[in-house]
Amino acid sequence: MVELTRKQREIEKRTQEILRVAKPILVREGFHALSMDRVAAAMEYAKGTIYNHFPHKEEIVLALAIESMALRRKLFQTAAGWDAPHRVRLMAIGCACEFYTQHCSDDFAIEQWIRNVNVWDKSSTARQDLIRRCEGECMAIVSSVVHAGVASNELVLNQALTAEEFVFGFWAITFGSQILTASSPSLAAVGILDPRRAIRIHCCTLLNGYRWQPIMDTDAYLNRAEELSTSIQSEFSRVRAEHYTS
Amino acid sequence: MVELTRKQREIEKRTQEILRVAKPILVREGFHALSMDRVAAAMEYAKGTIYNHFPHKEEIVLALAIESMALRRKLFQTAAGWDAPHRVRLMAIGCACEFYTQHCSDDFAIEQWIRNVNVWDKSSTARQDLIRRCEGECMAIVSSVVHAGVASNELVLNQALTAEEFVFGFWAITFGSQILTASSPSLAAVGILDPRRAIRIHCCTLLNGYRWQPIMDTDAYLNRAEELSTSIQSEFSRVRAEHYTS
DNA sequence: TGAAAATTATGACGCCGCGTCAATAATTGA
DNA sequence: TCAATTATTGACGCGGCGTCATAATTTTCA
Repeated sequence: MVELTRKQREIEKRTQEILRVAKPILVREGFHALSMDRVAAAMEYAKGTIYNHFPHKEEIVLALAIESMALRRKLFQTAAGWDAPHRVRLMAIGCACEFYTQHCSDDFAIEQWIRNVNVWDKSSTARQDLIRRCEGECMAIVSSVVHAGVASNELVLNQALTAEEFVFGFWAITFGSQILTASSPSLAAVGILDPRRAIRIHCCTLLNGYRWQPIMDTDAYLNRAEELSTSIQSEFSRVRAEHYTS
Repeated sequence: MVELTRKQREIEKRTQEILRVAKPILVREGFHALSMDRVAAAMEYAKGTIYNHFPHKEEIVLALAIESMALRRKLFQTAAGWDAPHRVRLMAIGCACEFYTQHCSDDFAIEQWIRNVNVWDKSSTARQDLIRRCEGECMAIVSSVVHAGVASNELVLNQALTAEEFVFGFWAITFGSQILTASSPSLAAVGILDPRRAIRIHCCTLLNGYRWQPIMDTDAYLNRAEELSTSIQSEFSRVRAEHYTS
């Protein structure tokens, strides 16, 4: 029984090794470069052994995405736990998104791969469910902040929008801007020099538009965001470091 | 010389045929299913002939994306030409995005393929430039509406944002929500039942937040959007039909 | 018009990655 | 100790990529 457990642990450990080997290949050279033969060669195992762990490379990508999304969730939790007015806690989650995209850029890139239909459809429902769960948990963290804002009367949501639909707007604008920034050919050429600043301003306007207290003018918001971003950064870095060493 | 022209036209025509054959394969079965052998077989030409037209399949995808973006641009132009207050013209462009995503879903899907790093990086700079140009033109159409709004004093942009950065916010939220709607596992499960409606409300709030006249409350905006969407639809359909028959 | 030159079409070829599976090795249990 | 179970291996068949020598067609020009 002890021996069995040891063996099982070895196998589990190797699964992790596979992911460690695969991640830089996927991120730096793309999906096409990630081949089972190459992973096997890099680990000095036979290809068949790799197939004992993952039925195809798409499943490796999903497994990596699950890890990446777990890191995102931890950052969201850290941000949501910040001691500040609820509106500022939402801003902190925005900072978490910025941190994730900038300082966990490999994970950000991996998250995008699972939006590829081929990768998604080929994968097991078990891992798909894990992804969905993680996405739901991230959403729940943000929603809880909105609910807290409503509960404390800092935000009034009329019946037009649920808290989740409210969150969806910020999700869309943040996600959309980050994808465009990462993949749109030459934003600068069409006159968008500082997309992050522009999106911060839009989020401020949107929050003010919903009258989420305290109302802030653009300059106050940008200053607060910058200050917040700086002060919360070390927390994020710690969470990130812990995530990578576990 | 006449003969030469005839031959050249035949070749050009065949390039189009290749795109016609490739499009449904790419859209319905994905990038992996699009193989040069298959295109050649479907057209009853030898593979080498296909390679005379496109150096690899990535270039076919980019060529398809150029066509798709041209359709988007035409829809934007149609919307921007709508006879209405500038704020409503911007809404009309939003309707164009919705129409494109819903009723030109193949083209919408193709546009996303070029965000794939492998596809983009492998393609010729000539086609990349065409894409960039088309994206710039779309941006210019939307910007022109914003500039018109500013010129007519319906919108006041303080120095915090340029017109392009203003547009970027709507681009991000619209694009982001459409990508999430198309690719995010089970939005409904996390409580977002009608993403389009939610995003319309957010856009309304954002426009109101910037005080773009005429200010509309949520219900008025939703009604106006619905009405606009219906009345402009036949124009969009006409543009779409023309695009496909040319 | 007819033959040489230029252009275009063909598909077999070498290479690579996928996923399989029969054979082999290692581990377990009694 | 040895049979049963489990894990590992890598050769194999398949299919797609992109090439290129060869064949077919078209153009040029005398």
